[in-house]
Amino acid sequence: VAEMISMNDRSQKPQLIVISGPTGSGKTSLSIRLAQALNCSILSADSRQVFEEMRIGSAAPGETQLKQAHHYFIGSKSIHDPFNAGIFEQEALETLATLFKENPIQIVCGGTGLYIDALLNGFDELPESDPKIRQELDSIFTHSGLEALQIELQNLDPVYYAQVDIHNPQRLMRALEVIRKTGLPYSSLRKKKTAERDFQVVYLAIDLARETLYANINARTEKMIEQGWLKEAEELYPHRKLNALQTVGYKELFAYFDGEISLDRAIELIQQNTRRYAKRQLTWLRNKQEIHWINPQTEAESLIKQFDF
RNA sequence: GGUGCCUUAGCUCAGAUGGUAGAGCAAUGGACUGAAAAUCCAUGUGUCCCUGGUUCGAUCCCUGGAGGCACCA
Repeated sequence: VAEMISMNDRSQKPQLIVISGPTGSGKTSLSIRLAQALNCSILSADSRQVFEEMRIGSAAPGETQLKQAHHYFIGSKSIHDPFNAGIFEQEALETLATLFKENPIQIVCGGTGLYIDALLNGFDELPESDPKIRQELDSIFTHSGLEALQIELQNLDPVYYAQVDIHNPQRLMRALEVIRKTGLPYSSLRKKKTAERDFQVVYLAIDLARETLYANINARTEKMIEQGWLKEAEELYPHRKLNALQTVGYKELFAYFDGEISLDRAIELIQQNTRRYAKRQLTWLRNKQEIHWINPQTEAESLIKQFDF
């Protein structure tokens, strides 16, 4: 892997090193050590660590770690700000362009696969989500059910209807949202074209034994509670409806605050749901052929030594 | 020590007049283009505790044993 990075070095294009992997695999510390060795910044691709109010519960890098390397997109938004993969794509591209002027090698680190995809390959030219239309569709869903969405989509875009998972309300609603906004079938706008980027990519993901990963997750959950997660969650309780708080951990703690479950049970559920989340991340990453899986004990170390000067 | 009940999937348990078995949860696999820590889909072979017997055939009946629980001493 280190060879790939130095080989790419001869070309004119700047390089982006992507460090991904499931939650609890050690992305943060690896990216910091690599950033120190390369004297570059770290751009986070994490849909929850961006929010300043959710630092403990999203296991964002701590103050010490933030001092060790310059981070972007960590705690840089409020849970009340609009934020999604499209906004991330735009802002991340702008940030990177600036950073590359200082150093032609930079790091992206994060576990939100969709955000990384958006940054590396770009999205098609589709309209952003529209709160008003989404609200309309949401109310159709709650009042008339999934079937109503299916019928509408089948009428307006039979091509996409044949492709989508018609049991997934979010997919149906997004398609209908685009159709309502543009007046065109969603399928006609989905080109799935890969955008041209003026940087090269080395896509790495951390490969850990499942057993080790799960043990990390369980231990980290306990640690987060010790760090004051309950207090953080309590303050966010009034905003529990916000999208940012549809997040593993907070949901369970809110149920505990409501008296639905005990704290011990909440912690158990957080650990379980975090493990499931990690599993989903692995499914996402496994199908990316361009990924180089690295062993944190051996390859990662040699990678860092290579650039440590 | 005696009597009774129990022993089936990782866990809790169901079940078949004897024709080798099934639910919930857990777990695993998968999908993914502006909600993505979200959302959705799929997947159940396990010495039916061990041993010997009856039987064409036993996890189910009978013998003996082991472990658990309860009660009596």
